[in-house]
This record gives sequence, structure tokens and C-alpha cells, in this order.
Amino acid sequence: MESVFEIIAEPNRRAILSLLVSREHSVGEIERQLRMTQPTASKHLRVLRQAGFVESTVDAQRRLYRLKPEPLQELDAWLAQFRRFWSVHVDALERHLDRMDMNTDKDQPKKKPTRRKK
Amino acid sequence: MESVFEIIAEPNRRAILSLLVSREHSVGEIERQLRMTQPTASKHLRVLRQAGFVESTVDAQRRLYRLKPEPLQELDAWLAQFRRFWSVHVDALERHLDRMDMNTDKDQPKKKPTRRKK
DNA sequence: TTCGTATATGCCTTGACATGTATATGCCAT
DNA sequence: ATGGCATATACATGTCAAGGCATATACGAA
Repeated sequence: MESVFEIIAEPNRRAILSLLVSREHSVGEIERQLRMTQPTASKHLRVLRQAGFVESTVDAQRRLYRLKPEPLQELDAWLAQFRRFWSVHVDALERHLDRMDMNTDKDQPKKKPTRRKK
Repeated sequence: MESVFEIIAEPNRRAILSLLVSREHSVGEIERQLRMTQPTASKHLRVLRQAGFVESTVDAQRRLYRLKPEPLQELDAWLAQFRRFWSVHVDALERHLDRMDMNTDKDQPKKKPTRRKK
């Protein structure tokens, strides 16, 4: 579990990241929003924290978790090598994007779809 | 193993994708270049093919594999929601910095968006 | 046909990881 | 201090994927 790729391979962890993109959340808010048990939420947050995807601050008995951009930027950097390749295939790509209703995945937790404009 | 995230979680598969970004390769070239056994290469290529990352054409007894952009573009689309976060974050930081030194005129140079530390 | 090459697949073992239950730790209020 | 809430962790369990090895399939050449 060292690479950022393995971290985001888990759907619940991606859901947590998507949830935190708007604002910071406590563990309880996360577990309720995403309908996971408390230990599950804590464990995934631990993984995300150790990988640098999130950080937490203490607020009384709660921990507030918020997003950190660096690991996701690392992912973005890996993707960069393929962008030049895409430009060669824009036509096919455009057709695909028109077909694709770009949401996160088909995971159960609440998701706020990021609509895509043409 | 449905999601693109799980597909690229495997280091050998990422290596294959990076290899194919330049040009198409046969299975034999891939296994030699990346030092994996032939069944391992074939199995990873099968996963990549079924997920739409690569496609193959037949050349005599060989199969030539080449990259397809769509799944990687899907990954890029997922990342988009966080790029907005980076921008907002940097903007907020800049506003904060602007507020902190409101003594002089406010023509600050643009900041690089890739740095942030706690 | 038979042989040799290139690639795919089936079986099996191993190990990693996600989850549930239970319990521990930490913090506030009384 | 005691109780209650919020979060973290330990342990046991089930699942699943990756790799090794053997074998199957496909194709070309002779």
C-alpha cells in the first residue's frame, strides 16, 4: 500500500476524498454521509492520512479531516505522459466523452456528480 | 476489478501503459522489456484489454498491443474535481496573503499552483 | 503432416486487504 | 472521579488478485 494508486483503488476512500473536496468533515459526518461503520471510516482515514491525502485537527472529542492536494497532484503528474497521446486521438475521445456520463463510479455511498459540460 | 482505479493499481500494468505510450509492442517485447514472465504479461494485457486500456491486432503469431485513451481520460475526469480544489485553495491562500499585507498596493505576481505546506 | 514459435489460459498457492466485532483511548460535562 | 460521546485500534475472518507452473491454442514454415 505504498503507491497513491493503491490508495485510491478503494471506492470508500475515493468517496471520502470526494466528500472532503468541498470542506472539512468530522469522522462522524463522514461515516453518516457515506454509510460506513465507524471503524471502517477511521481505518480508511488512517490510510489516507498516512499517505498524505488528508490531514486532521482536533476539535474537542472530534477530529476534523481535510484534503491535502499533493498526492493527487502526483497522480496528475503520472497522467501527464498520456496527455500528448490523447491529443492525437481527440476525435475518438470526444465521441467517448459524449457517451460517458462522467461520475465517480458506481459506488453506493452518496455522491455528488460533477456534471460535465460539452 | 471493475474500476479503472483498480486496474492501474498494479505496478506492472502501469509499466505496460507507460511502455505503450510511445508505440505499439508485441507481447514478447513487453515481457522482455519489463522483465516479466510471458504468462504474467499476457494476463496483465488481458486485464488491460478487457478494461479498454489497450487493444490488440494480430500480426502472424504475434499480437501487437497499443494504447487506447478512453479509460485514462476517465481517470483524468475524476481528477478534475480536485483540480478545482487546488485552484480554490491557492486562491484562498492568495487572498489570505493579500489581506495580511494590505499596506502596499496589491499587484502581487502570480503564484505557482503546485506548492502548499502545512 | 510435423515442428517451432508466440501467445493465451487453467490450476494452485500465497499473501494482502477490507470488514465486523469488540475493546481501548481520549475528551467533555457533571 | 464517573459517565458518556467520539475516535482509534486489535483480532479474527473471508475474499480476491498476482504469480508460478503447466498446458492449450494458433499460426507459419518445412
